[in-house]
Amino acid sequence: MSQSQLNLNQVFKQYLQKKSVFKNKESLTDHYVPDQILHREGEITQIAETMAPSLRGHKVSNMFLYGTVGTGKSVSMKHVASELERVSENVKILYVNCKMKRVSDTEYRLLAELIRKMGQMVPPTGLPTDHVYRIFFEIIDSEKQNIILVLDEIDALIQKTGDEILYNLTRINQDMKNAKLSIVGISNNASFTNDIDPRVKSSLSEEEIIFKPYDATQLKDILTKRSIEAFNTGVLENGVIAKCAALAAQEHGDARRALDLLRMAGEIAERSGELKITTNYVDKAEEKLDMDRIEEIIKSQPRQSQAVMSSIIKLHEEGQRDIQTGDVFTYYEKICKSSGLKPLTQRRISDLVGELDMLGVINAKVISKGRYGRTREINVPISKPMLEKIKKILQERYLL
DNA sequence: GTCAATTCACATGAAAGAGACCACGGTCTAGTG
DNA sequence: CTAGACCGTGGTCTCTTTCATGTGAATTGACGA
Repeated sequence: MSQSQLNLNQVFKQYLQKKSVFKNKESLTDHYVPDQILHREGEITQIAETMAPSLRGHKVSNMFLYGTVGTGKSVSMKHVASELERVSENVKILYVNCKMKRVSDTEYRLLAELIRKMGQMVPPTGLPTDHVYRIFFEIIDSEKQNIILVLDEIDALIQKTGDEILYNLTRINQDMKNAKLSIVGISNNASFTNDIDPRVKSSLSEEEIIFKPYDATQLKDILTKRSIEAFNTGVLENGVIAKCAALAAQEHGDARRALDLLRMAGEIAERSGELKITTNYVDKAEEKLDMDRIEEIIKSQPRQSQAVMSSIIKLHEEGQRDIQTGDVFTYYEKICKSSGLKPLTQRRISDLVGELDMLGVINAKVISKGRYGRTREINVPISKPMLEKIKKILQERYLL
């Protein structure tokens, strides 16, 4: 005990003595809102112009922001929102991320979350939805105010719960006497509007703003600016930023990815006691980010899904190419038997395999083999060391 | 050799059930004055 | 008389099951050249 205590003390002491490459790591995380947002001037003015009428108490047009991940939609929106709230006191902005599991991914929970943001409480479950709806309505309409509701990742919400919520929310203005409500939807893909009611769609996208992916040069600018805040001077070797930018530009110009790479490169360098970040560390960072992501996914999967994963890995290890759903199911049943898990039906396994594919842990393509039926062809695009790590996790859970 | 019909092995959808949570209102119980 | 314990009802939410329908090309088998 005292031995390890001693060691820990040493570790902490060394850590404090060591010079850090970071000055302020915060500014490389994605919830950080920089005071100046580069290469989004056009979009920001457009948002601001759309929202400006609220200053005179007019209703703001509903708005839709499109763009792939990491193109600055949320930051831009938050930026304008906070400025607006600063200038005017009867404009209130409610920002909700609809993808947050168990917080706001259903109609009830979204409303509950909104009510919470308005400073009141509502039980997490138990009440009829329309009751919650009325509470929300009454809170909002109790004052003369202009509410702007920002629904981030709105596509996730619609996909899960249908478009009824949006319909209700867009209609709410008709019944309100004092307040006005406008909706800003933020979505990663433009195509999801296809499956919402055309009436809702037209009223919701009175104004549409499209965010294009950043190109490598723009990413470079962004990284440069943030790195000045984030790192101590002189720790970045030439070409590090360019490399992060280039890698992220390959992945549809995702600024978040670029920042993650840079931050992780810094962390790895620091942990190995370096005071200089080289491009070498960027490669390592990329690898580490991938590993972490997959590991996190596997760990957070429910047991059944883990069992399916085990089955796939086992078949993959036995050298089977083009694993089929049926194979997975057969082996899965064996795993269930040996681990005392209650086996699910094939129908369900089919869905679980699909989910694992969606998460990017495996590749499962639906193909038709003619006379020999239609199935998913499953591949495991995972590196050897990662595979070992996953196996270990699954073994700990008695699934291999 | 050609062409439509057949057939396989699941995929994909819809609906409904099970079970965990939870709020609310009513009833019962025990403690208090 | 009242605060708190204890139901029963009704609601949401997630994970599954059940039942039904869909699907795309290899294979088959009839047909004609």
